[in-house]
Amino acid sequence: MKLNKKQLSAVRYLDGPLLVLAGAGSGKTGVITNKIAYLIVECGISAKRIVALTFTNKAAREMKERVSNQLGSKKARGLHISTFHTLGLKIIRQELKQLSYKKNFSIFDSEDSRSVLTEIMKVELGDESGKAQEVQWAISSWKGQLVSPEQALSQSDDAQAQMAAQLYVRYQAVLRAYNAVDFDDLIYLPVELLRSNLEVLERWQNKVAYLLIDEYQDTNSSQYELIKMLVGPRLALTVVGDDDQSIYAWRGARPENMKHLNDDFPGLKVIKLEQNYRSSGAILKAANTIIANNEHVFEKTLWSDRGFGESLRVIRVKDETHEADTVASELMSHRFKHRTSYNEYAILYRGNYQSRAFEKALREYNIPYHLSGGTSFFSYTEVKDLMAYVRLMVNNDDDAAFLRIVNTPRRDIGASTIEKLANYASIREISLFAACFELGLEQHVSKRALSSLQRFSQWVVESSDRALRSDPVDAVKEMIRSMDYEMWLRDNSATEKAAERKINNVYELTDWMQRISDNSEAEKSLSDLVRHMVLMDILERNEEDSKGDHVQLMTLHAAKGLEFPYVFMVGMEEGLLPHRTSIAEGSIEEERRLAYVGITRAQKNLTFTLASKRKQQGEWTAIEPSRFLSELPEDNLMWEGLGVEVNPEQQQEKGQAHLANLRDMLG
DNA sequence: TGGGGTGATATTTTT
DNA sequence: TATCACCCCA
Repeated sequence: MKLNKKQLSAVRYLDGPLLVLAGAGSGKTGVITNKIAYLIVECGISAKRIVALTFTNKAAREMKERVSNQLGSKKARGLHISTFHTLGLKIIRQELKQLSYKKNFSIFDSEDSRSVLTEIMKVELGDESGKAQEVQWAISSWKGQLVSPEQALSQSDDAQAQMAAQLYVRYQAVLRAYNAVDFDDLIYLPVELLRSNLEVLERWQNKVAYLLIDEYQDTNSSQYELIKMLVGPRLALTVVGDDDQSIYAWRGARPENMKHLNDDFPGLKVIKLEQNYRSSGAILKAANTIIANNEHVFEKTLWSDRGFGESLRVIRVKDETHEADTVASELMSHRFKHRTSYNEYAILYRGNYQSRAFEKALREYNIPYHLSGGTSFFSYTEVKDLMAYVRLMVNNDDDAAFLRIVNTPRRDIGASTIEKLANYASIREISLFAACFELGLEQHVSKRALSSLQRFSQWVVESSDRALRSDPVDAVKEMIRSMDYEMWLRDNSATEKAAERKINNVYELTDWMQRISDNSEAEKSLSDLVRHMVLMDILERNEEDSKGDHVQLMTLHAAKGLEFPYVFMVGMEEGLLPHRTSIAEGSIEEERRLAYVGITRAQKNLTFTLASKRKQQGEWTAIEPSRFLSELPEDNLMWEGLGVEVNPEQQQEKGQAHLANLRDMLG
């Protein structure tokens, strides 16, 4: 990759902390990868001491790939390119003693955390489990702001926050007892440790000779704190980001961290990358015009030496169904005229549910499509169950895993037995698993229940032992065999097809474990393997998707970082984009950034659609065009489709004419 | 009284 | 597609 002047100066700047303000499509990842190469080759910094952080596994994977293509995998060896969470995990693993966790600790994903919370709430408040999600969100945002349970308690003034804070205290104690951490702890615990222990802090600061951060605008407070701790007085830091693409404020991202950099690092150098290599002039003009309506800390204007290209189109349609039909037929005829392939098109929308109508229309037109952001592999019940089995094998104190699978498949251990066991365990302050072995238990449960429990726990012991003694993946396979899991899945699926799918997922999971185990020299124990998996997602999926010739359907959020020659941005309506809750909250700027992200995904041509009515709460409601459309340069927009009034007959004629047209073209 | 079945309803998502 | 609320039946 050939760098322009600005990019080159960003790569070579080493005199202090650097903020690279990288507009959409300005080659920001290239700057990071080139800088890593530069640090190793020209500055002689050991690869082992360079850390680059991203937010997603995919971004980390791509970055690794690009660096090793550039340098050769030999020179790139030892580089630490990972997500924030993976780095956090690494710190925790190495500092277990300071943190007083045992080395077989579990990582809970959001669903595990929620079920822990639901349990706690059942005990503490009776039955308000419906609110578990809200409390979970509150705890997560506390942790993201480095607020400890005790601080949360003292800060909360209203009753509801007070309640949430008390649940936070309980929750954290329970995690400890389970020897488990949640996702937020992966950042929170390292930061707390680095803050409080000077020796540890210095050790880690010495490990990091240079730190690079991608998508900096997405950092939350705890991540920013981690960055500051690691950088230390050396100030060897490059962050790359674009405040105009900050679309995750609702998740705790703090775009103002961009501003804080200025205060926290007085010598901060700012380099702007404003040349765009992606989009036509018309698209850039639209992007610049719309985002100029936001307040800015750092001003920037994208430009390009590509031609102006085609005007942007706005198509008004009747309703949801008509919108999907229009997009499908526009896409068909465009593809035919320009001899393009399907994967050059993307349909972007605000909410996942909007995809339904498009899926239906695309199927009717026989257009292959791929929907991203569907159910992840790890949310399938059979995968979750199996992961719980493996977790319990590794960490017998993981009560969340125990509860999930103790009676799946059926082992005649019913709810009342579990309750008695839980009571017994909580009085003795031991885990459910440990309680199964206590002699005193027989006074509390029936003889039959006791023998079921003992059979189960004995079986877990055997599985655990096997995992320690023999190959971990073999041990998992043996465990699956010994409980006849496949048979159970067959018997408990609605259809043959569903059973096949589930069994397939089980194989996919074990194959995947095998692959990870084969690929890494460091991670050998089952304990490491399972933690690794919780943080990762199945790689193959993404790769498969980009290979196939499919139209891409996704949310505007999911589209960040991607680009497509031809883009349809649908549902350009008040209430949808900007979303009505954002209008109510007054957070229009974030919605505008979302529109900006959408617009800047397009390379050659961009089409907006909007319906004049949409079904809302079962009622057909008239719809206003999105305010963002009126912010776009007027002479740059071509309005098509329905006028103000809807004449169904005329519409039908038009549709038929279009179909005839299409038939002509296809011969 | 509780659980399962049905129908309506929809911000955005990663780790 | 998933969740949630509501209703009905046991």
